[in-house]
Amino acid sequence: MPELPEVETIRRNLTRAITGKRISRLTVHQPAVVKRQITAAALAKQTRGQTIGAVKRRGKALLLLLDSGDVLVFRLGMTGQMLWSQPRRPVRRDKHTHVIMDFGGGERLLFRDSRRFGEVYLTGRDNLENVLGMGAEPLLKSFTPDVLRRIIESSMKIKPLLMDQKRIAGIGNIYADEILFEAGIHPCVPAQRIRGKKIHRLHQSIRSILREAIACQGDTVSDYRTAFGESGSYQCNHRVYQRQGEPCLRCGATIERMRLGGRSSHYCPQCQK
DNA sequence: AGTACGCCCTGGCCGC
DNA sequence: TGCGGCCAGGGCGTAC
Repeated sequence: MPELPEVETIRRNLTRAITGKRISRLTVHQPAVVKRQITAAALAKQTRGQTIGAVKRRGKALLLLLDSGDVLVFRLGMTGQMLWSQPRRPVRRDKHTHVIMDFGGGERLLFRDSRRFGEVYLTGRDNLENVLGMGAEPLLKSFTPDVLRRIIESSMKIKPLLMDQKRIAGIGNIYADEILFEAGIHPCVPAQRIRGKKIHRLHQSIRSILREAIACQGDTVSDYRTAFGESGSYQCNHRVYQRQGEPCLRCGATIERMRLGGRSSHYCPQCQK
């Protein structure tokens, strides 16, 4: 499930692959993935002939900046993939391939998403932040412990708060669990009760876990692949996620699993208070 | 304001 | 072997 580290990996791949290249044609095979009052036909028309100025990321959203000033936004949902295809290593289109961007010379970028929770749309650059509506970008310098302190002034439980994209952008279920383990905080703790040194530890954990996962090229629990079709390896570094019933690597207690806000949460009852 | 829940969707897995 | 049922959950809408 692509969270910030997975999307960042794809962003880095695509920066190499498509920056400066021209979209000769964009084809939509599954119109349902095109969202936000733009039709598939309009999307195809308004991207045709455009050059990719830069590939950016905001939270879990992948952003292709076009010379026209428009931004092509991809959200990968649970199972979305962006796959780079070239004549030497072609990627075949299948029934889950919803959008194909052709760059000429047999180079193409495929958007695949078996569960179709993902989406694509086009928006003006000036309006981008409004449309995305996302909170703090956790790896930027501007994300300081003091910024985090203000964000967590809430009666919400810390885990759903960490996953709230309007507050902090890019953290999903897996990394929320791993971050809270690293920080020694129970997922159900009211956020506002985290104070002082614990805020610094949480801040540090958010950044170190996300950076570690980027260094692993992301987490391939199931469908995620890099743009070059490779698996990530962060799943080998899980300390709590999907380790229920196994011993805590820090204290040996048994890792537990609970439902929280409709999502599964994994934690060490001993280390996380 | 926060929380719970259903919905969208499909593949994988389990039990029978 | 096959099939129903359940699970995974990002993000959104709705109800409380």
